[in-house]
Amino acid sequence: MPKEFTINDIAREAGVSKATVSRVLNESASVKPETKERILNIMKERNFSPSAAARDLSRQQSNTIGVIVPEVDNPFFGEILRGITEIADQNNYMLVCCNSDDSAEKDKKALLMLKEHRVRGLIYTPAVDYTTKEQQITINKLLRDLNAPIVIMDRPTDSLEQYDGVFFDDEKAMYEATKALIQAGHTKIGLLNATMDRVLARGRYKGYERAMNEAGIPMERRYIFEGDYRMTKAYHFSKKLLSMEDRPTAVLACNNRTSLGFLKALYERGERLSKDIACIGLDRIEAFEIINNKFNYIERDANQMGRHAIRLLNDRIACPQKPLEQVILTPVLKIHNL
Amino acid sequence: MPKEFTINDIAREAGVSKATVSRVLNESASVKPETKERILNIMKERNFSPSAAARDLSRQQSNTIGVIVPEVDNPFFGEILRGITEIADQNNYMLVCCNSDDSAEKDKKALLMLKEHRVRGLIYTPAVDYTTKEQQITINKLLRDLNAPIVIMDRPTDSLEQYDGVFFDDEKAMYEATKALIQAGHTKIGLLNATMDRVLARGRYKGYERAMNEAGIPMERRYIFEGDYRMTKAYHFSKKLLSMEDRPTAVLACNNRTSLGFLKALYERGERLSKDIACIGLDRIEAFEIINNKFNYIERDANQMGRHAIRLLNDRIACPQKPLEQVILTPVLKIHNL
DNA sequence: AAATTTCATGTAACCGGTTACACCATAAGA
DNA sequence: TCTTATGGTGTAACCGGTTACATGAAATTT
Repeated sequence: MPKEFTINDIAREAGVSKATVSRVLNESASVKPETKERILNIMKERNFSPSAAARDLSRQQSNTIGVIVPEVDNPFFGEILRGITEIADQNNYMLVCCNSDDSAEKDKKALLMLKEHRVRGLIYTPAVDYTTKEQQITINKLLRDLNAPIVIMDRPTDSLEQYDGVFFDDEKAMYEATKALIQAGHTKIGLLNATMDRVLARGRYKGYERAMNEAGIPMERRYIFEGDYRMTKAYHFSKKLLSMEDRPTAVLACNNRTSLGFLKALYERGERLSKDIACIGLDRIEAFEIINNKFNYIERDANQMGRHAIRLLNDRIACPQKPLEQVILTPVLKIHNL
Repeated sequence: MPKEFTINDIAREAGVSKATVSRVLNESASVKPETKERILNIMKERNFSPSAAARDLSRQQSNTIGVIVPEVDNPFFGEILRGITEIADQNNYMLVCCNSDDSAEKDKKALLMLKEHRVRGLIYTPAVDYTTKEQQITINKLLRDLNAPIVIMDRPTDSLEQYDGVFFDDEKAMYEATKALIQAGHTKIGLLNATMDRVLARGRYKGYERAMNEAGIPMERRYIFEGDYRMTKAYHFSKKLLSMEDRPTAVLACNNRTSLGFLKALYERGERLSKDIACIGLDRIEAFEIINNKFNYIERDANQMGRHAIRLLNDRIACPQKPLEQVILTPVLKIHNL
């Protein structure tokens, strides 16, 4: 790395001490206007860029914020990131993005790295929450050791009561979606969900269950799929589901990927959405929404979730003693056709 | 920030000098095995986390890599980021993500911030390249002043000859897409493009133009749209285009957002893709691809672009003197139905 | 006019690592 | 056995900022 100018260089050239230069840099104390002017000019001339490492070291604090998400390439998280960056920019935070690929191991690695950098705060979406108890303990310890404010995002964990958080009320969303289907006359309703060791899957299931129970409709185990939230498994199960003799007349897909899996299976059979079978998906699918193809979905404003996350972090940094805050966002049903 | 353990603490407890601790930390020199063991144990016990700021400061170097993209929430860039993180992880780089929102001003801000952090390298997708000459000069200066390897990604700039880069050969892609349409019998072909002050728009236009000229088909100015690469404008133009009396029988959309704009207009009219009008889009649209809805597109492997970008950066860091490298990726036509 | 406050600035310690250099003990070579 | 390499370690300077404290001059108060 070629040598950069330091405040020493600037100080020498301006004929002042480095302390004065530092003062100008931080506007931390009054400096005679003409001296300040002179120093600023030299800085500009020399293209001075203060070393963040030195600043962080002496201040014992950084302006870096860590973000750990499980899938950067999922549009849901893309929008979240967008929301986060918008606010981070305004507050001059630097964002360090880590993609955990839903691996607890990568979460761990990221947390260690972020700690070395003494991040000012962390926005954390835990990797698949079906980690073993041991992993959970390790991660909890790492979170504690981070010694910085943390906002848990999207996926509740058992260490939840210690941190601020932003979540969607998926249970309510699925409850209402199910109710909407029932009101439209459906009783045989499929559910494309993930395994029940995941908090989110449990919540979604509960919403579905509650609506079914309230309506007095018995639940068919074979209509309920517990796989994961990726496309492939949902696709294969949907194929089976669609070829059942006594198949459901409606399907609930528990995230955007499972919606796609279902749709793929449906279109492969040459069937048409809503006409041949009803469906409500969780999360919008941009393409469908835009071409107005009557895709019913539960809308979750991911951008807003991101903005809330960093807002919470900001507040916590500003006021470490403030009471814990959990923001629960309410998804909105977008129904065209059942 | 609560006090963390430092190498001094570790050294004291182990009864050695901090230099020895540092040696253990970096495996930079031989340390007596039992001493090393002892130090490592204490580190583990005390949960020691070396300060990145201190390390960076004394080494005059960081392991941070900056990434500037214009739209984190565009799936195209989401996939790129995914590719980048995959390789960055392996090399223990820390990624700092900046979203420029296609604003040269934010590019500038990000570059200044990254410079303060003395990033080890930068992967840079310039904001809208129709920046004024002045802005261009400012940005070029900032890039030079960064004093670190840079890889230009996706959008060529005029300072290109100085940096490594990864790009798609969009001209060829559009040329072949146009040719495919012509071979299928189309002569009236619409083009949804951005204004010609953008390098990418020029390249795409050129591909189209070349194919049309070679086939001896005169180009109709009113079939060609020069707007931007967002959905809204493409949608409005598409509406006009579709309602023309003598309208095109095929349309080329120059990126994923313009494809969506076109599709929206099309579906709003109750028309159907391919049946009523042919279309080839640049970039896949996940939802369409998956449900096999016969959406024709030019596939660009964004994940691979990301991987190439960081690979190039890595190589350049390892060997600053190596000749410049420009990777040109070839898009692939995915045609179902013309 | 003397005492006190305020402004502008310098001095020096400190943040937590890295590393050139020096040193001693031991092992290898002559 | 004496010299010479080598292994293991300590000392201290350095990286580039921040900041508590001190100081002298100017402005304000009494």
